[in-house]
Amino acid sequence: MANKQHDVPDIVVGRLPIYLRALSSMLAAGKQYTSSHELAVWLGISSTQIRKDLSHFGEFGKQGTGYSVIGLHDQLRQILHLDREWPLIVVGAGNIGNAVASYTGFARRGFRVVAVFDNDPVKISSLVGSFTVRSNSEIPAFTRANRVRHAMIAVPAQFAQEVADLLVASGILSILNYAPINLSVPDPVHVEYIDPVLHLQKMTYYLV
Amino acid sequence: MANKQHDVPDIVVGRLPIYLRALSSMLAAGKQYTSSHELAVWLGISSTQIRKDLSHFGEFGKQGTGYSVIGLHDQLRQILHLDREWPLIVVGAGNIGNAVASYTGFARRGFRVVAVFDNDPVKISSLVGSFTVRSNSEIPAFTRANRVRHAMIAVPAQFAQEVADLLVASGILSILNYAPINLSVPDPVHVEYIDPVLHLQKMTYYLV
DNA sequence: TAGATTGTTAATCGATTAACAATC
DNA sequence: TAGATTGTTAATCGATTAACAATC
Repeated sequence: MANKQHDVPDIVVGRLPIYLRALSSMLAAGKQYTSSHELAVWLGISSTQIRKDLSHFGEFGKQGTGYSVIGLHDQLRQILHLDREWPLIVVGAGNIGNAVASYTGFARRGFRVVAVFDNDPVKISSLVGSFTVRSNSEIPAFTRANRVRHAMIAVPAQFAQEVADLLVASGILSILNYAPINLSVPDPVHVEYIDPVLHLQKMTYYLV
Repeated sequence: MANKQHDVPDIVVGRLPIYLRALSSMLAAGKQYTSSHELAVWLGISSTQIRKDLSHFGEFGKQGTGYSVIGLHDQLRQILHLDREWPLIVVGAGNIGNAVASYTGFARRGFRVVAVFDNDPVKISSLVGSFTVRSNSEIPAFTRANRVRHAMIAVPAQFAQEVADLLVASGILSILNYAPINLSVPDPVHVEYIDPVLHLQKMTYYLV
């Protein structure tokens, strides 16, 4: 395998999970082999791009035959470090926090929600999904004790930065932020954003 | 204003809502003027990119002074057609459907959820947020009667494509898809995707 | 073998950035 | 005025694609 840390474009890394998702579907459908062309049609991109992307990490196919679905699937899981289950915490026990804490889509894709936190005394000790809501003040001890690296922020925008600071101080390295605001975090920490309104607004540009 | 439909790169259109969001924050903070540099620092991108992006649509700033926050804010709202309120329907009354139907973040950003649909007889007629769940079969008549152009899909992956087909047939032009699967839709219809797991998986690549 | 498909090189395409004249 | 900042051009950078030798 070509070396991983050396300079794979971020945009390429971002497509690997999409490939993995497609391969999982194929796997579930009982498909044994696929090709860059078939994947490309499935995803609506070019087959050259898929082959180029994969070439950053090694050679996974066979000329004339294509790729073993399970083989490529498992290689991508390894490359993305998804050959294990990562614990994940949720901060914020409102609507969004409730939804993500109850979301069954994490299982078998590498993640498991292990705790839900909130600062509101009314919510602390209440039940969200199958979790008893804990106080934010427990975050540092909890994440260290459980070696948690991933967190989702689902608090109102005005509290998101302070929560992010607390998460960073607690050793969290990956933050998925649902609050509609840009976060500033130190270098080793990664942040990704989910704001459905941005998507709706973008599409609205093309309407009439 | 330079013409809009002519060939503005999609990637530029996608950044306009981000600029709008930052300007809204500044507006809320009582700021009257800003500059491409200040916005750039705020968003972690380059000031040249902001000026270049805006130049596709016209000239909104003043040399030496920068931009009127409210002025640029309102221009972007017009460009994105957000100077009105767009009705929005939710298909799927599970966890995600519940969360988006109850999400207060749509108001004042251009959208309002007007109905929630589901196919499950157990859910139909139940209450989700302030909405009585309707049957999917009502979608075509409802969207036409209410001139709805936007929909969110929050059903399990295996039903997402058939729901998309129904939405397209009902005149929906913008689909925000929460199901972890690629949809195929005809040309005038736009689809955007939200899959939190893709973001988590991407960040996990950079972990150890 | 013949057909299919890979991995990779080189060319193309498009997006970002540096630099600066114009001007508030 | 002097300082600041715009809008835009040209250069650079990076990503995508076309083409093809290698080979299963």
